[in-house]
Amino acid sequence: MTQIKTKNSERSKSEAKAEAILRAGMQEFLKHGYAATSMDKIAKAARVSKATIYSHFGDKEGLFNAVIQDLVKDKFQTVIGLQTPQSLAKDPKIVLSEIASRMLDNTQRDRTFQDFIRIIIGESGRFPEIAQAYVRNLSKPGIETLTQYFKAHPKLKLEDPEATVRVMIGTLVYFLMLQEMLHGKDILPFENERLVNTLTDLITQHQQ
Amino acid sequence: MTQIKTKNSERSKSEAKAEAILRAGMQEFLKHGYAATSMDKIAKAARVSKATIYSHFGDKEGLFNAVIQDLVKDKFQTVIGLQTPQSLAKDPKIVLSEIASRMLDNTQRDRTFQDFIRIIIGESGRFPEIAQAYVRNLSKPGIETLTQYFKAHPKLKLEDPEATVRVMIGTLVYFLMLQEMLHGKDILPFENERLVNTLTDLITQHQQ
DNA sequence: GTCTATACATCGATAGAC
DNA sequence: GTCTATCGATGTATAGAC
Repeated sequence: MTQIKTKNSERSKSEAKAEAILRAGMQEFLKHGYAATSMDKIAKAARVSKATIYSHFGDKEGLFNAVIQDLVKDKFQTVIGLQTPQSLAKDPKIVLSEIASRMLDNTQRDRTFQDFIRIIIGESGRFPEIAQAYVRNLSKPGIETLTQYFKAHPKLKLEDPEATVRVMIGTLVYFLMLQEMLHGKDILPFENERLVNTLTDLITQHQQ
Repeated sequence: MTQIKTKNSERSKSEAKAEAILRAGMQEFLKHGYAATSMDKIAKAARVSKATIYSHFGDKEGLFNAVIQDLVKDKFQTVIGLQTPQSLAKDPKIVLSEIASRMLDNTQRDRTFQDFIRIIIGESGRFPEIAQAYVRNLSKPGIETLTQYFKAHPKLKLEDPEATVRVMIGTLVYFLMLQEMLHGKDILPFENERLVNTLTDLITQHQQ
């Protein structure tokens, strides 16, 4: 009984350390990338010793994988949460505009998410399994959800719904990448609304 | 006279070393990223001593900047070269299909270019000036050239040519990123032709 | 200008005490 | 389970000979 208590107590403390390590690792990896992040800095930020990190996550790659998988899970909840069952009665022009504008605004405000995308792409050569986890858990559900909406909507009359979804998402992602992540907005300024209007016009012009 | 000769001769040898360093640095940085690349490996690959690298490029960041600027210049020539003055008589549906298909095919074959994009994005947080050089010398001319074509073409009747260009390029870049660089083609297979057809249909459906 | 040799810091990872 | 202390390798950068 006391032994169990002790064990549970110790496990709790151990899990608390593991969580602190994950949080610290997230912070450091997102800011500096994989190679430029040291285990010493993570240990310091998490207020644990390096040996504790190694006992929990094996090695640096193990921790990195755990951190990224954690982030992917977290963002997956966001994507799933955004599956607001869109009313099929509403004008799709308005629905699409709202979805696009919200995606643009949210990403522009969320620097952490930009860092996350940066590291997924930047490390996709050396960590292909991480890139694929991203595709499987974020890109795929996102594309499939929007495709379902496109298919279900009678007014849109799209010949190839999934291809159209790829046009829409691609337009938005590229815009965010160029303007925000690559700091292009000072060189090639462009208003969200102009892009959103043109995009929704192109997709909905066949209507009725 | 002999002194000048000697000087020229030495300068030539020096420039040859500098070029070898640039080539080796390009190879290593593209393959392993900035932080994971060591000056020792570059020196070995270039068959020079580390001291020679430092005397030419100052420090690691200096070499990295030189390497990337070199690549940007090189790709700039490619972008400029692709400005085939498209015949305005040709059916824009065909012209756009050709441009899109060629961009997809060329990038899918060119792994070095994919590595280049990966490093531009991956290091855009720590090297914003490199990202901006990319935008200024590659993205901007690309968008402007295609926008000129869209504006000049009477049949297209586009309300916002530049926004439409961003839709087109965004669609293609995102597709390449998801399928090739993030290794998504095994998870979400999709044919080039389907994307190109949908994209050109969307852009040209207002025709005449 | 280019080399060899080396200074000095920091890296990932582990041994051993508790 | 967690710590301190440390190992060996490797990193950037430079001094000094030629």
